[in-house]
Amino acid sequence: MKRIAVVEDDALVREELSAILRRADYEVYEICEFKGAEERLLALSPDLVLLDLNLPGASGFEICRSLKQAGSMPVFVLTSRDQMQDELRALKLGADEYLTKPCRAERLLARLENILKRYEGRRNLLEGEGFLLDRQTYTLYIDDTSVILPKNQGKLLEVFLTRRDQILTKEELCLAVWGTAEFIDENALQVNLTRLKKTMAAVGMRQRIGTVRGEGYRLVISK
Amino acid sequence: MKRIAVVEDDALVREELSAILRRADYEVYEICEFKGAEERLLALSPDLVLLDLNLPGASGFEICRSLKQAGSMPVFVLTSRDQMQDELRALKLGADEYLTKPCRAERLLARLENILKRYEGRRNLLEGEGFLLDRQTYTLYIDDTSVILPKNQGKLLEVFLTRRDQILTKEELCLAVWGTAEFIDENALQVNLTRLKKTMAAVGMRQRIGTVRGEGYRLVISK
DNA sequence: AAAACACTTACAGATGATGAAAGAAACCCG
DNA sequence: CGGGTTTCTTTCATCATCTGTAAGTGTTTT
Repeated sequence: MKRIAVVEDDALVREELSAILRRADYEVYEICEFKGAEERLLALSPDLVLLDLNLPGASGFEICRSLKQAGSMPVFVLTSRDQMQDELRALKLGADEYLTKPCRAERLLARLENILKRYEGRRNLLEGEGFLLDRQTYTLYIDDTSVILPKNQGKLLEVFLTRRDQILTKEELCLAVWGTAEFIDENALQVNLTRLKKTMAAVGMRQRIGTVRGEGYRLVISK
Repeated sequence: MKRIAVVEDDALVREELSAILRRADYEVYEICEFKGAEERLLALSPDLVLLDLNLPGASGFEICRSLKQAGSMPVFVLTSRDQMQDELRALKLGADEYLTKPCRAERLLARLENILKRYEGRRNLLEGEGFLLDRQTYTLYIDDTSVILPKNQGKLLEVFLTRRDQILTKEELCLAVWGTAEFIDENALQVNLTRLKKTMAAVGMRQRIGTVRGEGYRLVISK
């Protein structure tokens, strides 16, 4: 059973939405205020977030933005504000759907199901700039082709993506690959880094692994 | 540059849509009549299909249905018929978006871009009931987990999916796996089938491979 | 019961990923 | 420039996994 989180501060509307969703056999979690919603949502990790933007403030957009930044959890925006600007803004932020109230239950449910369907199997995909990485199999998607990375290369790329823009020390990288920082074989790490670099270049990724002498490595945009 | 196919029989509307899309830096292909559109679209294999349903006939829906059945090419339905029923029907058939005309160019483009973004890396995914299969790497997605199938098992599952509901003879399966039907090693095929069955059961797929004695095999829904 | 067909299991060769080792290249600092 | 340190590359043996062979076990049909 799919789990949906409803973010809405108006109790009446919230109840109604929940009822509709429950009737359609979804497991519903209600989140009553925008404050701290991001953390709760990330912890809850529902299959979809139904986000109601009724206040003029930007906090709703902010939630949408940070959710889409963090991981790939579909966000369905529902609003009473019929403003083209708002719609464009939400969509640009990565919202998966934007509907204005009032809205018939059937339409809501149909669109919701559509999105859920489209997200099947996406849960473990890490998003990079111009590519996707499957956290479990280390399948790399780029420009309509896909390649399977060897486990070690996959783990390295994964850690680079989850700690973006940070400089990662050799210890941290060893930890990510072998699960322990003890008995660090710097050479083994070095070899695996080289291999990852080579495959990244081979598939035409826009990123490369930059060396920060004496400190570690980090992912940077190529040239 | 993303390639978009516009299916629309009214020359005026078609021109206008094309102009909007070209201005937004898409490569546009115009398809002027519904007859034979499926084949042309499959051959063209654009990044997205913009499908205009202006006639009351069902042919537009038919195109949508068969496109979604065949592979996963996003379909964006644009229509002047503001009927809830039509919308629900299109969405149920797998349409990725349904907008009613008139519609501002910004909205159209924003939603279009959203869908394209969401489809990145999806091009090679074959859709099964409850799972997805990557045609290139044979990564199998099911219930938020992913597994890499060995090449032979992947090829088998692929051919079962592309020729759904058909009974496949051993010759055809051999052809799919080894590229030749000569020197068919029935036993080798048998072993690979057994292995595929085992992995399918292990990952909990709802389908299984049914045997049709004396004829071949086919994919069926489990019990 | 026998023959034909379908299935399973165990094993050995091939393929590809991995880390060890050794040496080359780049960098830093006087 | 030159020694020392750090980073990088290449080659090779080992290991795991995928694959087809072979032999034997089930199952259906006549």
